[in-house]
Amino acid sequence: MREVPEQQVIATGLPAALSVAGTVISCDAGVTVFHAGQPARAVYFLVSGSVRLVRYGRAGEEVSLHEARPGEFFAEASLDSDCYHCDAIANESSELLQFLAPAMRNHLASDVTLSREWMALLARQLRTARTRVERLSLKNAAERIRHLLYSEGRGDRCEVTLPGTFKELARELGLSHEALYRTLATMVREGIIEREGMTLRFKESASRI
Amino acid sequence: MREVPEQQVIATGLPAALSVAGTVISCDAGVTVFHAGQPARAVYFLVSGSVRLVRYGRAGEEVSLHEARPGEFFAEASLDSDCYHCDAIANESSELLQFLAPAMRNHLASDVTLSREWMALLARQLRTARTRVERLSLKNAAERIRHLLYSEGRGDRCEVTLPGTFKELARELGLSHEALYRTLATMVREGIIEREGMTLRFKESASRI
DNA sequence: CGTCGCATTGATATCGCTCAAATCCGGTGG
DNA sequence: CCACCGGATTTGAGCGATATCAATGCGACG
Repeated sequence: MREVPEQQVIATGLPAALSVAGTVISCDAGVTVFHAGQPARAVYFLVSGSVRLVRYGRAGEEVSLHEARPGEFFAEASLDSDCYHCDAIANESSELLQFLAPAMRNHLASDVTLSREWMALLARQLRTARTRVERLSLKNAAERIRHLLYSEGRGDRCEVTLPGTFKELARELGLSHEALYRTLATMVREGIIEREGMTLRFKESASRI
Repeated sequence: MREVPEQQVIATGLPAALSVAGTVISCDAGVTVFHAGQPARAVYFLVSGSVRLVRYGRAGEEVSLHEARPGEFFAEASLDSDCYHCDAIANESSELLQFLAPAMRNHLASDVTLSREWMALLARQLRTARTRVERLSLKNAAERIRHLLYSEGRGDRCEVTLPGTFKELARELGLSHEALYRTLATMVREGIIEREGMTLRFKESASRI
């Protein structure tokens, strides 16, 4: 994890007011950006790569809380929290912008546009998280996949192209990867969905919820 | 759902700046405050009673997204959204404060203190939702109950007193109520937890995570 | 007192997890 | 160019946990 303070980066999705306030950080796959329990010093913006936020179950297994994608902030909720509540680990070689919490709070207090954007961002993340709660509350695998397509899909056939692997999707859906593969295969066999590589869609125009 | 515009209410947990800006609404058990798909006209603050936010599965069954408790806002995420994304239904006779979205946006733009409180509130809700995601990602019922105690419990024995019924808790945990009762009974029998009416706690001082 | 919904426990079926093994694919080194 | 390696993908078999259906008790409420 090496810091490159003077570099100038235009990052898509970054509020204009923040374009010069961040510290660029590059980190390799597997590097931990921060640990749960550490004082929450900064908020991060993912420029490129991918970072996962995880906690650990009693058996030591990872539980995925969130997968940050380029153009997203993460650890935003830590702005008014004493310490981080999860680990942040780079899935691949990634570039981050780091915004120290005190500076960020100042910006938010003085810039109305930024604070509006920030509230919108938090609200969006909140909706996303609640959608995921809803999905995980469904009892069976096929329903979770349907729900994924309905809530994330584009167009009337609810097309989704996976950003990662099927194993990652399985974790996101709270399933073992075997269960996911099997359920997908069954749904394709039954003519419910189509699959082309990493793209999924309904076979028929979506019969609503 | 009857509106009582002139009433003056001191509501605990409500930011001071909003204490005079809301419309008091009283509604009986079962009344729908808003429907999914309706234009998002307002944000609500629950003064007393309880309101659940739900969507509906394919079989028409309710899927609980959130249970608002007194002192909480709900539909906060709808401030920058065109329409509501779920139904809000009163579980019991409840009192709400309604804040129309345009007025709310004005307040947020002009009052830095309020906007800071609002961001903190969104961040808190976000953390809560992510904790719930984490909980639902656990594979078995006992782990989910442990997780609930660890993340919501008070004191070194992680004591939790349920705000609602065990059936509601079961929905919150993504379990059937039968599975919840059985798992609780087993955990009590095995000396892992204690149960006194609606209060749960670990038998031993919490062995961390 | 009757009814309704929660609480509780039993029986059974099913779904998804676990272990296992084979294949595929991209990358790496010779 | 090819052999090899690791991780993703895919399918099989068996088991265990949870859902589902069912029945009963119990307390609140009209």
